[in-house]
Amino acid sequence: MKRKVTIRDVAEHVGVHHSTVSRALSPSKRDKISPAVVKKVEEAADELGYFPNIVASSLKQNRSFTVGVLIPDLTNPLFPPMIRGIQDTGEAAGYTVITANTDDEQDKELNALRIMRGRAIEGMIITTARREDRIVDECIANDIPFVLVNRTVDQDGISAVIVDDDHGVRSVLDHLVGLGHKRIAHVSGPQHASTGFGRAQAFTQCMTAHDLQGDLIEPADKYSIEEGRRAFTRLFARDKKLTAVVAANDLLALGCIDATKELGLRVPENISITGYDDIQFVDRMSPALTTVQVPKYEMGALATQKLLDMIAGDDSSASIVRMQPRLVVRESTAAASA
Amino acid sequence: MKRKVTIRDVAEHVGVHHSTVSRALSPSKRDKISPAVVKKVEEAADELGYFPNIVASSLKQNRSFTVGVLIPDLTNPLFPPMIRGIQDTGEAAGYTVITANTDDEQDKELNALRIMRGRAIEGMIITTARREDRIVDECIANDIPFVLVNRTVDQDGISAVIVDDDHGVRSVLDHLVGLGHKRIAHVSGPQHASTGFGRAQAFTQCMTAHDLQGDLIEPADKYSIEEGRRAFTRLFARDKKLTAVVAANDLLALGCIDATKELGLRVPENISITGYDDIQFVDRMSPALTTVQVPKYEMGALATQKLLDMIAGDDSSASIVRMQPRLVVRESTAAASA
DNA sequence: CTGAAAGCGCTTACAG
DNA sequence: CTGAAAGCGCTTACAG
Repeated sequence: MKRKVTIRDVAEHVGVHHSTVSRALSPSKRDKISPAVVKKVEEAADELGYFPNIVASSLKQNRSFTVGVLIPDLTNPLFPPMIRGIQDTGEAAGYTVITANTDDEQDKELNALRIMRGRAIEGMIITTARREDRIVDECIANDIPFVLVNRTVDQDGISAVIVDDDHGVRSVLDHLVGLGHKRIAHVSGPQHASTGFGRAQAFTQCMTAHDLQGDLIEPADKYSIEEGRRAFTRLFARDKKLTAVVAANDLLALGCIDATKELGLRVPENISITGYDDIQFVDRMSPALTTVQVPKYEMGALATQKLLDMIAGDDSSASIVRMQPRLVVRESTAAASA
Repeated sequence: MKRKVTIRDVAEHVGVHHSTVSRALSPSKRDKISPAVVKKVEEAADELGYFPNIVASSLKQNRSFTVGVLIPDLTNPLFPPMIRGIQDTGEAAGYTVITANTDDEQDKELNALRIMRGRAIEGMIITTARREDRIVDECIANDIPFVLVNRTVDQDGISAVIVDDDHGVRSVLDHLVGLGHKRIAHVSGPQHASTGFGRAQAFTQCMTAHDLQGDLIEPADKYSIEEGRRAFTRLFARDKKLTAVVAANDLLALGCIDATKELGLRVPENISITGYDDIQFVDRMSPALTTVQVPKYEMGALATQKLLDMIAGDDSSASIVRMQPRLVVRESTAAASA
């Protein structure tokens, strides 16, 4: 590689000290330098193709301008928009984001955190939290600022941006009950995740509020299409008369739909199915999925802003932001069959 | 945050010079230090909770164990699997990958490259190449190793992992012609991208080989659903008798399908439509898309392996790998209507 | 095998 | 407003 242009090259070119160049190029220190010099420095920097060595700057300032992100799997469509929100917000503030796929395995999570600490990340965005989470504990123990997204932990005093699942599940159930459904089941997500746990709780409560039986719940171990397929199959074996299924997320709902096809059922004619998240393209499927739309990009963006504020010391208070999701009615739900 | 333990703290604790600690902790230099000292240093490092400051190490060595990746947009479903292939391969070799979304804008590409160079990336994976590409030029000018993925440039002597579009387009046209289609149009992708250009060329050639008119081509400026919709609308205004459309990628094909619905046409009864890439969930749409399946994960993984070899100096030869795509016939194509 | 020194490219407290 | 100096935490060529 060619030798890089440094601040000293620029200084020499302009005929000032390199510290002057540093100040002229720093937005916050620029006002201490005469406009004429600033101009000359900027021109020289442009001409020479100078750009700062962030590694050197990091070392000196003891800041890395890097944040780490933990996600289960990038190819799960829930995450790309979230990551985009995180990246856009981070980059706008001069931060670089490093993301790691953990496949929901603890070993991978721990390993990723180690690597990130070696890179002196200034904070973490965590989308992989279990209700009791070792990564969260490690961050606390090591004074690493972090914000949880989508999934939160049971303990208090942490910051998170999550979805108001009571609201989301209630809107689904109001819709279904309004359509005349009574025998409604739930395919729940992993109970170690706050989403799986919270939605199942909300399901039971809302069913009870509607004076319906809220215990027809079949658990899925993972948020995946395959697990959804299996859960529906078990559900149908338990109760052939159910007319609607509330799945804990879209992937699970897609699996349920697959299972209905195998069983010769039609959606929504014989059975209504709902999802949660509104991931990309579920609006184009056959049938288009009725689901709860979650503001993925915004959650990522908001969490990152919070994290940056924490890092800057502008905000030390823990806060839980609960985003309001919105029911989107499409083709997978219809009036209950007789 | 707590003050970090440095190499000097460890040195003091053991009673040696800090350079000795550095050597004792470096796998490649360890053999120059007496085993007894190595042991004492390791114990002290453990006891004090020392882990190396990679930022300082990077600055000194001018190596970062980081590679940069340029993609247009993470929320375009073509990219998550590719990125996963890149990350998995990079991480297995101890590298961290930084990705930037450029939205296909030159300014953002240049800016991202700057930031990455500031972070001393050791190489680049580029999925955003135009046929003449400034980023590629900059990488060459600055001796930054790079590998292109999916899209390549016109010039020789670079390394890339791309798709064999002659093969892909031919398999689509053979399928369509076998179904009795004669009036076949092409919605082409951006001509500044090798994919858009190459697929359009292949289209014309294959049509000619089938003794058919290969000039019914309507260009799309971007790979997006909306552009596909517009292109199809223009196409149909030009020729109401066409019976099949080969879109340059899946997003464009989805736009075409949207347009057919607006125009009161049915797919595949009135018109057949094909995509390219086989992005997630096009198999579940209505109609399920007939498309060309591209090995996205493998392309990312292969390109990264090549890049790592180049960085290690094990492989300085430029090479173009052309992956063989595979036609997947689903519901959006059928026999030509009379 | 180990130490002492120099330096990677920046930033910033201290002078003037 | 600008300069000169010190130093962030490492690595490594040079001595011994």
